[in-house]
Amino acid sequence: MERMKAPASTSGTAQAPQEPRWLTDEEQHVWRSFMEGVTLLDDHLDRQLQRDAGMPHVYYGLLVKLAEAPRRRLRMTELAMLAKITRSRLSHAIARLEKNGWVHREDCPDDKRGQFAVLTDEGYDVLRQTAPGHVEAVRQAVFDRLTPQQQKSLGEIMRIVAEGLQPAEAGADLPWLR
Amino acid sequence: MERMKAPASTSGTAQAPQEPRWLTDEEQHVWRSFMEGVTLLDDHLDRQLQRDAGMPHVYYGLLVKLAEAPRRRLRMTELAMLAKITRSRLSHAIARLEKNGWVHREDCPDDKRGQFAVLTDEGYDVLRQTAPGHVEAVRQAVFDRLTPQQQKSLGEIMRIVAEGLQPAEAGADLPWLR
DNA sequence: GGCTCCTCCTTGAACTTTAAACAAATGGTC
DNA sequence: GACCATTTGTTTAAAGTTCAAGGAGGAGCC
Repeated sequence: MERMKAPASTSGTAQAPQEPRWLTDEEQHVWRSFMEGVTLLDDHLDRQLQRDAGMPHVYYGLLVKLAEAPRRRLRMTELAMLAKITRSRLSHAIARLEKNGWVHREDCPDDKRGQFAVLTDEGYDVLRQTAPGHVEAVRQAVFDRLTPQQQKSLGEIMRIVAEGLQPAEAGADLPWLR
Repeated sequence: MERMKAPASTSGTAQAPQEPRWLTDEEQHVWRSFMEGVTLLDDHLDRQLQRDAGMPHVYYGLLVKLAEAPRRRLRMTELAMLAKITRSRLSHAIARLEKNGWVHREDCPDDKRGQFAVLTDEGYDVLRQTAPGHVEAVRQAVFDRLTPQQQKSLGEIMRIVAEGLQPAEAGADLPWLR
C-alpha cells in the first residue's frame, strides 16, 4: 500500500499532514522488486546456513565479525554495533552460540560491567568448514547474476541507504533515531 | 567470512570441492554494504510500522496484497506466494490479524480445503490511516537519497536477484529449490 | 467404490526476536 | 565521599518464525 486514495486536503491554512508523497508506478515497481529480492535472498541464505552450519545467517555473521577481530574477541556492545543488532538480541544469540561451544564469554579486566565474546577454536573450525558453501551460495544468488557495473551500483546504493539509517552516536542502543 | 584460508587442493584427479570462489575485496565491500543496508532498513521499517500500525512489516504487506486483490480476498496459498512466505507462516500471521479484526477467513465454495483471507473494513481503515506514514518512511530512507538512475538500477538488480531465487513451480511450498 | 498420490491449510513445539525492566559499574559533579 | 545520570549487559515475557507432522479434500486410475 504505497499508494492510496488521498484524504481531502484541509482548506484551513495550518494543515500539517500534507498530501502524502505516494510512490509513482516506477517507484512502486522498484520497491516491490527490492522487497521481493531481499525476502527471497534472506530466506535462501538462512536456509542454506541452517542446513550446512546449524545456525541462522545473523549468527554466522557474528562468528565472522569475531573471526576478524584482533584476538578473535569483541566487547558485546561493539559486536552489536558492527552486526547492527540490539544488545538484547546479541545476548540471546551469544548464549546460544556459547551452548554450541563456538563462542565463550570472558570478563573485561578494565570494565567490570563488560564482557568479551570470544570465538573458540571449534567456532573457527565451523566457520572454515562452512565458509566455502556460503560464499558459493552468495555468488550464485547475487554476484554471478550481475555485471561488474551492477555490482558496483548495488554497493553504492546500499551504502547510501545504510548511511542514512546509521545510529546518530555510537554507544546508543538500536532504537536509534526515535 | 566470505573469504578464508583455502584448504590445500587435493593432488588427485577427481577432487570435487574445488577451490572456493572467494569474494574479492570489492565484492566483499558490496556485500557488506548490502547486508548492512538491508538490516538497518528492515529494522527501521519494522519499528515504524510496529509503532504506527501495531504490526510488523510483513503483516502490513499482507494487508496490502489483500487490499489490491479483486474482492479484497485471496486464497491462502496465493497470498503466501505473493508475499513470498511459507503457508505455515501465513497461517500464524492471518490468525493474528484475524484476532485484530483486520482480516477474516472465509471458506472457499469450490474447494472445501480452501480458505480465503478477506480484508475487513477495519483492516482497510488501518491501511488507509497508516499508509501515508509508511510511504514517507520508505521515501526518506530510500528514494529521497537516490538519483533516478540509481532507483532504476536498484530495481533492475533486485529483480534479477529475485528471479534467480523464484520457486520452480507455483503451488510448491517455500523450501523451493531443495 | 476403493486406492493412491497430491494439494490445502493448520497445528504444536522449538527456536529467535522484540520490548521493557533491571542490577551493577562507571563517570562526572558537587 | 555522596549523588545522579549514563553505560553495560542480562533477563523476562510476549510475539513471531521455522520445522516437521498431520487431517481433510481433491484428482486420477483401477
